Amino acid sequence: MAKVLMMPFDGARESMVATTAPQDVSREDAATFDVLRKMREDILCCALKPDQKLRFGELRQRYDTSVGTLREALSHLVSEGLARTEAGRGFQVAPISLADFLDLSELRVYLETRTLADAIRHGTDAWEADIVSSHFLLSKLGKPSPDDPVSLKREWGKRHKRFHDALVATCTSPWSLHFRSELFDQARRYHWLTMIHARSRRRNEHLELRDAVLARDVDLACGLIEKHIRGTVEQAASEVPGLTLEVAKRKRT
Amino acid sequence: MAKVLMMPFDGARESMVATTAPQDVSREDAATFDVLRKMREDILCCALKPDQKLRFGELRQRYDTSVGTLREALSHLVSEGLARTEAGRGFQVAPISLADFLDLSELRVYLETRTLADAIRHGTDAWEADIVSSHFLLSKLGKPSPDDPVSLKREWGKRHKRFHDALVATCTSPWSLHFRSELFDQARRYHWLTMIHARSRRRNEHLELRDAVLARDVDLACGLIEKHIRGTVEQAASEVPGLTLEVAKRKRT
DNA sequence: AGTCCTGAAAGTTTCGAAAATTCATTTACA
DNA sequence: TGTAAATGAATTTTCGAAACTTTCAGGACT
Repeated sequence: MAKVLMMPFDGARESMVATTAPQDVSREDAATFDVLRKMREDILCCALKPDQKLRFGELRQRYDTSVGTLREALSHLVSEGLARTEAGRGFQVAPISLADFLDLSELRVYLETRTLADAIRHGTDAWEADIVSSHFLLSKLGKPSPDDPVSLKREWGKRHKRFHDALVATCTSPWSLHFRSELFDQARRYHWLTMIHARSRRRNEHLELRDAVLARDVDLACGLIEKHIRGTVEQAASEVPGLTLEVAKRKRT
Repeated sequence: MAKVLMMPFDGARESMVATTAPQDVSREDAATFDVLRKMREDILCCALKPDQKLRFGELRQRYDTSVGTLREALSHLVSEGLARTEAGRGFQVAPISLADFLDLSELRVYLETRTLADAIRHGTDAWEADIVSSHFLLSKLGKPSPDDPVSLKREWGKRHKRFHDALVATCTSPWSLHFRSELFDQARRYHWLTMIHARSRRRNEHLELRDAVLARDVDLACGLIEKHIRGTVEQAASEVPGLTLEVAKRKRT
């Protein structure tokens, strides 16, 4: 609570980066939230693979916590759509498929453009500064290729999310922001697969996007982000092996 | 499990009504899910009032279950936006405000029209039959006035949701359906308040909506549902006492 | 060979008590 | 009289063990 006040220097330095807008509805409890965050990150980065069975024994070891706490985190993940559960037979990581990626991307196009347009209209100096700052941090890394170490990919993922969050931070619609954020996370799973497999490079769309937003050009910015989203889908569809035939994988009826 | 098989008559009669399309992403465990469902219903019907503190002691008694199970259900509700939590100080029912209702309704307009248009394009005979059936059940009750008993209001709420679910059941976008469903539930809290307080009657919009949908008239149906949503907002804003000044209620900052 | 039981093993779900934290009230001090 | 520290009650959070369910393997029967 008083942590920031007691450590003015570190606090100030961090707040420059961490002034992320309070976009999400939920704010959780210390230990449980910690586990939840780690698990979410692990699912997003496919450290816990799609369809993988999530046994309490293993998870308990991995996250060093009790079943109750795990269950709570799992429950959260289920309603975020990152995990599934069936009565009596435990939890598993939510499956992925090209159809799913297409579906969520279509909705993302709407939510990203909607929130971005609104954010631009309500932009402030602090908002611009945060965009500049987070873009700087993102560009400093450069999109990782398949050979780069996992830690780098993870860091890039974080900064990527941070940049996109900064863009829409001044949007005035909490619900739009909430759903946008959930879908963005969903998309991160597919982005991760792309980073793992795809070798083709796309031109730096983030720079164009940043400049369009800073110029307060709503139409241009929305057009760019739409292309950006659709581009990632196409790249994933063509370069991630297995993602196209995902339908054949089904066991159900 | 075998309950339906053992009671053929009641089972059959109920299944006519309960053939709700499997629209939601989550499917939960028996006992926990039961508690979750009850709590959700209680929040939606303001039996648990907005901002109300949710103490484990009381809840434990009310739902006859353990803290662990409660915690899991609460956690679910938090990510659905029906409850809040802060580290170390427990849970409370999510607040309501006119601003929130306006915000979520705007997004609802988009999601309802989007899903409805798609559902109409992919409509089947079974879908039409389900619409006819659920509309029949809804119209049989007639919108309750403030004096009607709570049980009637609850039943109407269920049938109302069931009718609207039936309309979009054949929509092909799982994500759109998922978010639509969440927002619909959110709106139910405000509908409940309207039922409690509002005395004005609106003409039967559900009938028009049903016929437009059955006639596969996308534009008309979408227009009607848009008016329907905006109508409920206006009615709530003007007839639910306290909803307009909700902003002044804040304690923060 | 294939199906149906049976029992053991693995895994999940539920529970209530112990530990930790917050909240409210009183007491001490300026 | 007002502020700060201290105490104790109330509440939340975490945990692991008991109860229950599903899964799997082996054997009996068709």
